[in-house]
Amino acid sequence: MTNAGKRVLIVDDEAPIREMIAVALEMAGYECLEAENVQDAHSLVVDLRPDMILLDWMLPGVSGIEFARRLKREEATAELPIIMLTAKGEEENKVQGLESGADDYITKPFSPRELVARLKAVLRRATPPGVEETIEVNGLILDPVCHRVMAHDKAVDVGPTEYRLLQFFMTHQERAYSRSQLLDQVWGGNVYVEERTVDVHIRRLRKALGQSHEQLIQTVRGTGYRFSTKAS
Amino acid sequence: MTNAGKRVLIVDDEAPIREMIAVALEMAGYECLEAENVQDAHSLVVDLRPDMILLDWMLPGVSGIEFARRLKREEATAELPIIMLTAKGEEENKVQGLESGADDYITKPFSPRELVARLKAVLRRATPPGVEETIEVNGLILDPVCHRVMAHDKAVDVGPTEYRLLQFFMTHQERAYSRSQLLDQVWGGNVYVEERTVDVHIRRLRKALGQSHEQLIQTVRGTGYRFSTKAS
DNA sequence: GCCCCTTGTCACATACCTGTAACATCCCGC
DNA sequence: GCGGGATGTTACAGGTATGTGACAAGGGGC
Repeated sequence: MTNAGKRVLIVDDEAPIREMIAVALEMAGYECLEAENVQDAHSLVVDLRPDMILLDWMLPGVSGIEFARRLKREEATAELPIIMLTAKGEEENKVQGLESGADDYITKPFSPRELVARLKAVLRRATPPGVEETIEVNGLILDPVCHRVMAHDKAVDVGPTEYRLLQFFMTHQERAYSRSQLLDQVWGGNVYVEERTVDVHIRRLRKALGQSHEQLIQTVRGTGYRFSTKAS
Repeated sequence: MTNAGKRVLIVDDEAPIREMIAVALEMAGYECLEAENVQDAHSLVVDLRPDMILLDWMLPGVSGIEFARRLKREEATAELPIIMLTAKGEEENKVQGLESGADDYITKPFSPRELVARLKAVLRRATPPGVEETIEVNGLILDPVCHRVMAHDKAVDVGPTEYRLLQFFMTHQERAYSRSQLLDQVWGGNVYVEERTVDVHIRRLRKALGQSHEQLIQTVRGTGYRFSTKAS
């Protein structure tokens, strides 16, 4: 896979733990960066542009969760995958952690194998080919850099979920996806919502796209949905 | 979906809990088996081949985790998905649980909805996607990935049943099938419908294919139908 | 604390699919 | 050509899948 050679930033205030993780990841072919606080971490993110972050929940000064929120808020780093590290007994915060924008979370102590497995999974999900490319279909433009959608040069106002949904569709055109697959791909595997929720977001997306483009999102009855330029 | 009708084995020593889970799963369309200890569970696994197991961590005698390890060691059951049930406060065992081969774990108490959602997710991951090659015959293309039929580059609009019927025919060309064989293969063995219903769907499929391709589906008088490129 | 936006879910409306029956047509042996 | 069984064709009633609008909860900005 293309996973090898990816840069992973490890943020934890305890040096031995960082070290242990770094060793495990390097054995798995990753390149590691380390930071013991949020300030250093931020510099490294800006300067060295890691491909993902392992972020300890408990950090001196600014907490991990706050840092995660900050990263998700900023354009340039919003797409950076984050795995939260939480100590035993903090699991009640799981939901909060995931909602702060983390793509996964893992509880200490964890096995190196589990860590690597999750990291792979998150990287796989987070790396659609050409994330930075703007995609254009029939006058509908999705610009990941500006995080914005245009239909015939007019800005389209879509919510965050609809944006991700559209991005997924535009990077995976023509293929039919079930509601469950969409939940996996767009919502992330760790979230449990009703399948019908997909319908609602499809509806919101179609509405936002307007008459000119809503037919790009086709219903595949009995199966799910498809993004296609060809008429159904 | 194809999730319905899957058999789930519930292993827990407390009858009320088993019952509660069973009710929740049955409402979601699953078939439930129950066992209160590892011995019974093992027999059921061997005899009735469930599609997945909900396994309590704490069991009298052989513990759940040992049972999981055993199942994963044996050839015949290694692929069987397992979800571990753990009581709150046992969370430190999560890693151990996952390493023993469980595909997910869930902490009691849990909501029925979460249970069903996780179960679905695990089953989904465990179900290998079928062959997804597109088949082309005389300009008629069936593309399972896009879930779509094209005749000379024009999309053909077919309902779900006609789609399955066509897919069956295209993967089993040149051979004649009786109505009851088609009902078995396309509708699934356990349905009770009139044989003449096949005729109606054949008719719908032919109509959808249009003049250019309807002759691919040939009537074998006194027997049934056949998909063939050769004129009859 | 208050307000706005987003989100997931529900309830209801609608569109579509399905199986069946009824009738039409075809095919074959006689 | 006739009769009868087999198949083609159409219509329709009921069920299921999807579309749609509304709502309440929750988070973040102020």
